[in-house]
Amino acid sequence: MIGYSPSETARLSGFSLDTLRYYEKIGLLSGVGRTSGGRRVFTDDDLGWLGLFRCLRDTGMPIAQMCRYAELAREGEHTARERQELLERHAERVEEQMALLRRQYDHLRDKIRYYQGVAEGVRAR
Amino acid sequence: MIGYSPSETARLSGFSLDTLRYYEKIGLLSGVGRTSGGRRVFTDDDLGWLGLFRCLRDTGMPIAQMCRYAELAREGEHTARERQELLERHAERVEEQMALLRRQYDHLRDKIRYYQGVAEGVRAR
DNA sequence: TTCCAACCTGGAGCGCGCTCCAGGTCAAGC
DNA sequence: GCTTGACCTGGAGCGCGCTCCAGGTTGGAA
Repeated sequence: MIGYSPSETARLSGFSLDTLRYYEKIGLLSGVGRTSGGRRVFTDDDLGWLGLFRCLRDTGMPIAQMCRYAELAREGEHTARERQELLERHAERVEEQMALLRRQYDHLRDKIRYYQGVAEGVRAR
Repeated sequence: MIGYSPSETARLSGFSLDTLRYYEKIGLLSGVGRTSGGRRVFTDDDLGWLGLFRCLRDTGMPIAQMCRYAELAREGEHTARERQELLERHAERVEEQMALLRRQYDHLRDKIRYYQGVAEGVRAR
């Protein structure tokens, strides 16, 4: 189990140093190790969590809900069911989000096709 | 060409009254009509614009860019090309956004499947 | 005529998710 | 030992996109 410096972790996770500190401050990331001098040392496990947070953030989960998830995980195995449900509800919202995005993307493409039509009309005349 | 009251417009567009006023204030929506008493009267054209704004917002376009688009449209036909390019660049970003969302959704589904495995006896984080 | 709900304006406030800053500490290389 | 850059903490600030508020006006129904 190797340790990663803050800047390495930032690079590997794609989160900024400030965001890493922020996530720890609000209790999203907990139990981050320190050197004798007080500097953070992140583990592969921490990187695993950060990967999950990246996934959840990219799919639009609010931070408060990620905190809830992390808290449940800390409580132990008996919360597995609840965590699963939380993720499933989120996945459903993501499905809706994807459907909306696709619909609006199609509208956007229609609009662009309209501009292409205008361009051809001008050329025809 | 009928006119719509603010509350009707809010209902039809899905934007709140405050948001309609805000969009006018920042110059996104311009030339909104008034009654003699100073109340807003929205037209079908305004609703068309609001529909476009809804599409652009839902696909993540920043308001500043929508303002830019609206401004170009006000300048006349000779900006059509630039408007088209603006929309095309946006559409490309939306494609990336959709691809990312799909990728992260798949990760999320993996994670959920993992929990389903736990229910069958495997150990989870 | 009176009522009251819908509307007006200008401007302050908010929730989110960071991001930046001041003022200090730590540790690797010269 | 000294320099330098990465890191520390607590807390303030920011950008976005609204949202709310105070205090006043309008206009259709009873």
